[in-house]
Amino acid sequence: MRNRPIPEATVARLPMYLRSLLDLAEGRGVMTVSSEELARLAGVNAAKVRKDLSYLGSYGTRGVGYDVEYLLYQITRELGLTQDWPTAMIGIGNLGRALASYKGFAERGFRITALFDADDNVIGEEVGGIIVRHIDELKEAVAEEGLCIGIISTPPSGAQEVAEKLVDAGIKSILNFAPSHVNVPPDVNVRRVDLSVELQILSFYQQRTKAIETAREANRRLENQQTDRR
Amino acid sequence: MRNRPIPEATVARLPMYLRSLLDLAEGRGVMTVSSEELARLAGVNAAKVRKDLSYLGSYGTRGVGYDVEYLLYQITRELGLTQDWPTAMIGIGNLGRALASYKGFAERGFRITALFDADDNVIGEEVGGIIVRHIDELKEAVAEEGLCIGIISTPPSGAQEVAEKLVDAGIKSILNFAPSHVNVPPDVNVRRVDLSVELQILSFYQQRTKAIETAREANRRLENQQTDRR
DNA sequence: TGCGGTTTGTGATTGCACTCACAAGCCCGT
DNA sequence: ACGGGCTTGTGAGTGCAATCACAAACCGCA
Repeated sequence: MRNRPIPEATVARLPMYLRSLLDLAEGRGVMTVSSEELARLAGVNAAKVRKDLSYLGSYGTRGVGYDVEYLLYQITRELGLTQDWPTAMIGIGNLGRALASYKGFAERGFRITALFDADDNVIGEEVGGIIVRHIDELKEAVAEEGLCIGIISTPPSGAQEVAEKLVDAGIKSILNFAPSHVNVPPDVNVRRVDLSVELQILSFYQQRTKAIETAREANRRLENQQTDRR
Repeated sequence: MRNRPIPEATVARLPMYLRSLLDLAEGRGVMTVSSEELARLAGVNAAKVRKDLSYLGSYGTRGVGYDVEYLLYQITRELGLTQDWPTAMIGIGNLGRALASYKGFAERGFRITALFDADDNVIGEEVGGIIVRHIDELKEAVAEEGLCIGIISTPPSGAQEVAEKLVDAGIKSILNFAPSHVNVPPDVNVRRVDLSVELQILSFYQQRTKAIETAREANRRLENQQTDRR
């Protein structure tokens, strides 16, 4: 099991286990955790937890559980979070500003160390302690400062162009907050976070349950009518 | 096909098609679109597009493609976006403020119509044209104003409590931006957006490709040594 | 040392989603 | 009216992920 490639689905869950483990570690005294409890905390089922963790290696002890600290370290290492990945953000509008000063990133070890924009009115401004530079300085900055990850927080119309500039600068990992699809070479990894897509999905299910309720109600009324007639 | 339940994976892609179609519709003159082109725009493959759309019904014309306007309407309707879903946001901190004034929501038909917080310093403040109220007024507001969706943008420690209050107030759809898992009854739909989880996943793959490169380089050096010896 | 209770690690099974490949069906030009 | 060229819609096949279920292994205690 240990040497097989880790399934994508598992990788996507590792951060959740990591968070749950951090919570446990903070509450002092918790030395070990069972797959059952970790599952409850992370909101998945226990078998999945065990299988996921088994891809990393046999880090548990039968009859006891997993050592919190040790597991914490292993997941951190596996996710590549033992080193830090200097991150650039491009597009310092409303959303970009909020993200740049979002504490959640820093807490989880991601330092946004460079900000870029194309708008001269924004360039030179200081956001979260960092000066915004012109996008044309991107390539040079990547080379000099070892930037590894790019965050796109421009409006959708500019996303593709920015993505190309990031690729050109040598960046292989991109997080795209703009609600549009960007095309990149196959060796570049893009992940998209679309804030309103999630709302739209909620809307779908909300509508469906409402439709079901309405149908039930109609049914009930119909049945009542029939009962009345008899 | 038409009457089968729509697979979750398909529902999750409908918003992407919707966006691509909107782009096409804006560029005037585009009347029809093939699955091939829609696939390119949305960044998926054509067979998937056709299968996805076939779940909604036979809205295409063989030899021609899909009528943009008609398809647009059908997807909008299917996603429940023909009506609007008044949305409440709880937790008006850094992130909450940015989200509350994020134009992307409004552009896609989601109006955030009520803001709540627990901090007296924030209550009464106006954010994006809306007065922040105390969380205790939530239940009443939901009943009176027909709020359907709740967005949690508190720190992780407060998320569970807020979720319970939303459930208690009768809300069935929750979007959770706090990086923590919340427990709710099975008839409530929670979706989580964790901004840093995506970065962690990128980190994993970035590390892996870096490891592979390093290994290749080591190999190359080894091979060179062997060649030298001969 | 041996036993009972507990929890992991993992083969086996099931189910879901993606992909392929092609028949069915449409349009247009002749 | 009809044939050629496209494009959809969908059964069939494939692969991945989730779940089940149980043997293996560990701890503590007598």
